[in-house]
Amino acid sequence: MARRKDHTHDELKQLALDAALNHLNKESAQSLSLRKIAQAVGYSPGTLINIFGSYDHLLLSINAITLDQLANRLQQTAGETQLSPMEQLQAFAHHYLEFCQQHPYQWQLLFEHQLSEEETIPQWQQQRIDRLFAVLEQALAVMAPSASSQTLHEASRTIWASVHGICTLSTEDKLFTDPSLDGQRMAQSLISHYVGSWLKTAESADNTVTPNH
Amino acid sequence: MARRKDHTHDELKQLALDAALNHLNKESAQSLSLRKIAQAVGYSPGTLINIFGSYDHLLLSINAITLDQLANRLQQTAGETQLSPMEQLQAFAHHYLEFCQQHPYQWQLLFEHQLSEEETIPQWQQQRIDRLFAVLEQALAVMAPSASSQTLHEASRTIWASVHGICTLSTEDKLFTDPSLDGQRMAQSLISHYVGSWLKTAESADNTVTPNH
DNA sequence: CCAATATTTTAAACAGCGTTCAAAATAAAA
DNA sequence: TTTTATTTTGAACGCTGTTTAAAATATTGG
Repeated sequence: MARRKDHTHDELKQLALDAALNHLNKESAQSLSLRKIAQAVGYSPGTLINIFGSYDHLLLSINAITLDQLANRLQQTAGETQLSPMEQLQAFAHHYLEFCQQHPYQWQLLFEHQLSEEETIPQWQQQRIDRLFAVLEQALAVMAPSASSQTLHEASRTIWASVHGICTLSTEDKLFTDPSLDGQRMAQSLISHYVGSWLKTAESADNTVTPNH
Repeated sequence: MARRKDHTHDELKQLALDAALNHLNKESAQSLSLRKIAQAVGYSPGTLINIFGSYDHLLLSINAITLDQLANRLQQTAGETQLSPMEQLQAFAHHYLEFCQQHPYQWQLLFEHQLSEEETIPQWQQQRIDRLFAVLEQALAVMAPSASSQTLHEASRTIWASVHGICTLSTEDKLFTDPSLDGQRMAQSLISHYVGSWLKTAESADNTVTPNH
């Protein structure tokens, strides 16, 4: 048996990813399986493995799409020139949180998925991640022109890790069963306070020494 | 076959949890399985299911232990009265990050594990979580005596979610492949800046309106 | 145009998973 | 001692990702 003319490999790849994303719009990644995707697109599991290499690589392709969707959202707000750098940071956090609330299962997969057996992260994936942080660092750089690149690097990661944590806990309903807590408000509070205070030290030669209270 | 006198149910429960924790000291939760635990303790998988109810409940018991270990660490630093409230918060973050770095797989399980089929979180687990946040809120309350409980509630969650995010990304090696980034430094920076700035507004009647930059 | 070759697809098998269940073995009760 | 109750487990079930050999179609060579 072979060479059903139905679809090219690229078409089939897209079909499989669409089917998987469609599933993740409704249910968690734990209930997703290679066999379900295969049945959804009308091909055998083995065919999908031939194309993607493994189920893990299929999930990795989904994460690539997710990263692109995130990057598109953020780069879109980066283009809104009427926003101040601080408003840009707030907008970044807002859209990031919005995305993870709109696509919780897809977003969770991006961080739950552990690539097996010390397989290192693909460079194309790392490029997408770097692209995300670049827009952040640029907004910070505008606010603190004299800050060192190392300082900007660290601050952008700290901010993003914090926003990410708010997304994590508000999405997973872990720790937060309290409905009165608003992730968006928390993120706004976090950024305005942290960045506001950070700015006062960032323009110095070295901001790694934080005020002692 | 029945009633091997070898161990009581409680003993066997402890044996299984010890075996699981032992595994998590070396490998991730994904490579852990009910059958492996069963083989490690010399009983059948069915016996463990009889005792714990399901594999999911076994994992939940592990998470309970983890929460207790975390609470013990934090409550230990809460007792060090020579520390200022700010130093206490820093110490909390420090020990939390230290724990997640020392026991990454055990810590990851605590948040990766999704309890199945809308099964709600056990109340004894929620109590442990509340206990964790209580010490945080108290430190904040000392710093901002006139802050409302709602304000303290929100701030403690915001701080913790942020520290948690730093732990997540630094543990998973996701987003951060850069070894120059120090999670501890990031956490200290986050807390000193955020709390420092938050204090200036917390004593007002309402701190939800954040400074606009 | 047909035969030989290469390529692609898949059914079947494999090893693993959590879970169920009836049978077996022991403890407790009559 | 016989009966009853309890506890343990091997075997089976349905699921998972993956491998592989055979089958079916393209492509190529003569």
